Order: sequence, then C-alpha cells, then structure tokens
Amino acid sequence: MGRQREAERNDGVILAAARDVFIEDPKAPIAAVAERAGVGISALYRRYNGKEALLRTLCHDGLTRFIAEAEAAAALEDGWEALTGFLRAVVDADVHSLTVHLAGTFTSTPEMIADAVRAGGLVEGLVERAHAGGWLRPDAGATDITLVLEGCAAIRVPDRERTAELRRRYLTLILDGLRAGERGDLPGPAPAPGELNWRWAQSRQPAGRDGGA
Amino acid sequence: MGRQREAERNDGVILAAARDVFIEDPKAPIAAVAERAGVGISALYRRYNGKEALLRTLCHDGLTRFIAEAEAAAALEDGWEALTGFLRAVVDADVHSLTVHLAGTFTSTPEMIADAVRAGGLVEGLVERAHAGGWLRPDAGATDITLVLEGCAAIRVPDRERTAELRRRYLTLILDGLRAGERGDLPGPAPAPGELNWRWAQSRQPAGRDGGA
DNA sequence: TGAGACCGGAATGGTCCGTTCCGGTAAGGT
DNA sequence: ACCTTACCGGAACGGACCATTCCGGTCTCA
Repeated sequence: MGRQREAERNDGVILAAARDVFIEDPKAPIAAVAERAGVGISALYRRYNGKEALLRTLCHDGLTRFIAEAEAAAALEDGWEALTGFLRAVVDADVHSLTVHLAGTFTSTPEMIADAVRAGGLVEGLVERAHAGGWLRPDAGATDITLVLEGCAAIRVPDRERTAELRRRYLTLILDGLRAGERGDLPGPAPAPGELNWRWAQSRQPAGRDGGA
Repeated sequence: MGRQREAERNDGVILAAARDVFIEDPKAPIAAVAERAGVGISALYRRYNGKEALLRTLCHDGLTRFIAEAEAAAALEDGWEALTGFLRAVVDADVHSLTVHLAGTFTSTPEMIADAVRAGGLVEGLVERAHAGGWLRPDAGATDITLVLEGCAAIRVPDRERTAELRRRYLTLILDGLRAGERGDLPGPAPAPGELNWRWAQSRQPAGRDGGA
C-alpha cells in the first residue's frame, strides 16, 4: 500500500507547509504552499475545497492549540507562572499569526467563533488568577493580553530561529512591565472585549480597502 | 491665479492623502491615494514619476520627522523624559509605519540610508543618556528601541483615534518594563545593528516571496 | 491486467494595478 | 475676445498575479 501511504504522509506535509507559508505571509498564493510541500497543486485541491478551506483549517488548528496551551497553563500551581508560561508558549508557537492574522481572509464558521470566545474566557481566567495573587498590575486587564501578543507577533526578522529569540526577549520586556509594583497608571481604558475582534467579522472579500493591515 | 493656487493646494492634499492611505496599507494602489485626495490620477503623475517616487518621498519625510523628534528630545534636560517623550512622539505620529514598513517597497536612495544611519545614532545617544542616568535597565540597548516601535506599530484597530490611544497604553506598559529595577536579565542578545534593517536592503521587486511580511 | 485513487503541472479565466493617453477647462497674457 | 498652455479627471491599455480546473500519467491492488 505505497500509494495510500504516500497520500497519508502528504496530509501532514501539506498542512505543515501551509502553516509555514501562511505564517510568513497570510496572503501567499496557494502555489507557494504546494511548492514548499514538494507536491503538485492537485494534491492540495484533492484535500481542500479551495484556499478558504485550507485557511480555515489552519486558523482553527491555531485556535485549538491556543486553547490547549491555556488549559495546560491553567493547571499550574503558581498563578504568575501560569500566565507567563502560557504567553511564552503561545508566542513561541506563533499561534497569533495563525489565528488573528488569518482571520478576515475567510468567513469564519460559527464553531470557530465559539472557540474564540472560549479562548477568551480561558485567558480571562488566567488573568484573574494573576490578579488575585497580586502578581499582575491592577490596571492591566485580560484584553491587554491580546495587545501583547499582537506586539510580539510583529517582531520578525528573516531568520526564523532568531525571530523566536527576539520575541522571547521582547515578551520578557513587557512582562516585566506587567508585574505589580510602584508604577503609575496606564493611559486610556483597556481594550473593550469586542474592540480587538474586528478581524473575525464576517467579511467575504480577501482583503478590501476597509480592513486595515 | 486660481489654477496655480489649486495646484499648489493639491501638492499638500495629495501628500496628506498618500500618507493616510499608505500608513493604513503599504501596498495600497495609487488610485486609492487619488480617490482619498479627491483628485484624478493625472494630478498624481504630474508630481511624481511613479509610485516608487511617491513612496520614497513619504518614507523620507517620515525619516526626517523621526530625526526631528529625536533632536528635539535630545535637547531636554531629563534623560528619561527625553527617551520616553521621543518614543511617545514617534508612536503618536505613526512614523514607524511610514519608514520601516514602507522600506522594502522601493529601492532606497543613498541619502535615505545615510539619514537612517543618522537616526540610529540619535537614538543611540538618547539610550546612552538614559543609561548614564541609571533610568534604563542595563540589559536593554538602543536596538531594542526598534523592537518597541515595531510592536507599537502593530497595534491597530479600525478607528484611528482609538488606535493611537491603545498604542499609548501599550507603550506605557513596555516603558514600565524598561525602567531600571530588581528584575531578571533579558533572554537572548539584543538585536544586532544590522539585524533589523533588512527591509532597507536594495530590493527591486515590490513584494517577493523572499521578503517576509 | 485493468480500474481507479492519486498526482504533477500546464492551461484557463478573471482580477487588480501601474501607467499612459485623450479630451476638457480655465488662467493669464495679448 | 482669443489663443496658449499648465493642469486635470478618468477611461483605456498592458502586464502581472493567482485561484481553480483539467489533462495526461503512474502506481497499487484486486
């Protein structure tokens, strides 16, 4: 059963290639994925209806990973370790590029929206614990976490490993700022819950002049 | 002299529109600029050779602004105020989107490169003063500033004013992390001087599979 | 050995965009 | 009044890019 074996292996290869390619550039052409995977375009279209289906799968996988990390972190004893460990894991896996940056390039399913809500709840839990233990500065909220992730995801240099390292450095910088202490108040209100979700909105067009970057 | 007056006024209108449009999306089409400015496409091509020329001008303007802010900050007494005030001004004006994000979409002139170097030197000066006064954590270097700016520029919501506010909030978060204190060391080495400049490299093609996002 | 699952990659059709080009319009001199 | 001419608006052109389809081919297994 060589043929079936090959097909099965391709499943994984294609998904991995797609992840790499679309993390690097959310608007990359399908052909780039095929090339990176070392397969033809047909192999792609045999598995996915079209580009949107692939993107959706990728995004949903990222969301699942996000939730898994949050749950794993929630199991930790120390509340501060839980929050920071979670952030480090998410930043390391570049989950943010897979979820937020891909959202808006396709119409998200209700299921994904539900998962996104669930993810938000988990983060809120982590933040609450960090607050309860007095680890987290009081004026930082759960929604601020998204800002942090967005910032980290923006750090990017051509080399992938170095990028990860710089992100860890940067995250540490911010985390130190998040610690409770003698500092002044943050300016402006924290992001409102819906305020950062605009990319998840039901948009049909791939990019559009209205969407922003 | 109505005609000349109109042309003169258009100079400014076009530049402002271009700034708005390209800050929002560095890959926006020329037509979008014309539309936003409320002029025809000819009015654009009369003033600029082509898209690249416009982009170059915009980017150079941003660089100039960056340098001006750095010099203004350098004149301040307090070393910490100088650095943070500079950062706040640059983030507020969204200069980063105008320079770094536009670089790479055109071939930069030697003059711009020179200015970029000069800008780097000014930042270095600000950081040195902050270090000398003991304000800045010792393991944070001048090149880390670029990371901060990159992170701030990544914060974006549909509403422009709210975006600015969120960025100020986020910057404050990081700045608190940058303050000297009892915290642990940062992981990984600081970005090397050339490491963050890859966007300024002599690239001819508009985007390319090699460039990253 | 032949049916069919699977695949590579060329061909197709459509969209998007930078740039050019073709009338118009009115300012300013004569 | 009347050209000349700087300036404009916007349609038209040509090329690049890309998602998707389609057409042989190959390999397996019954």
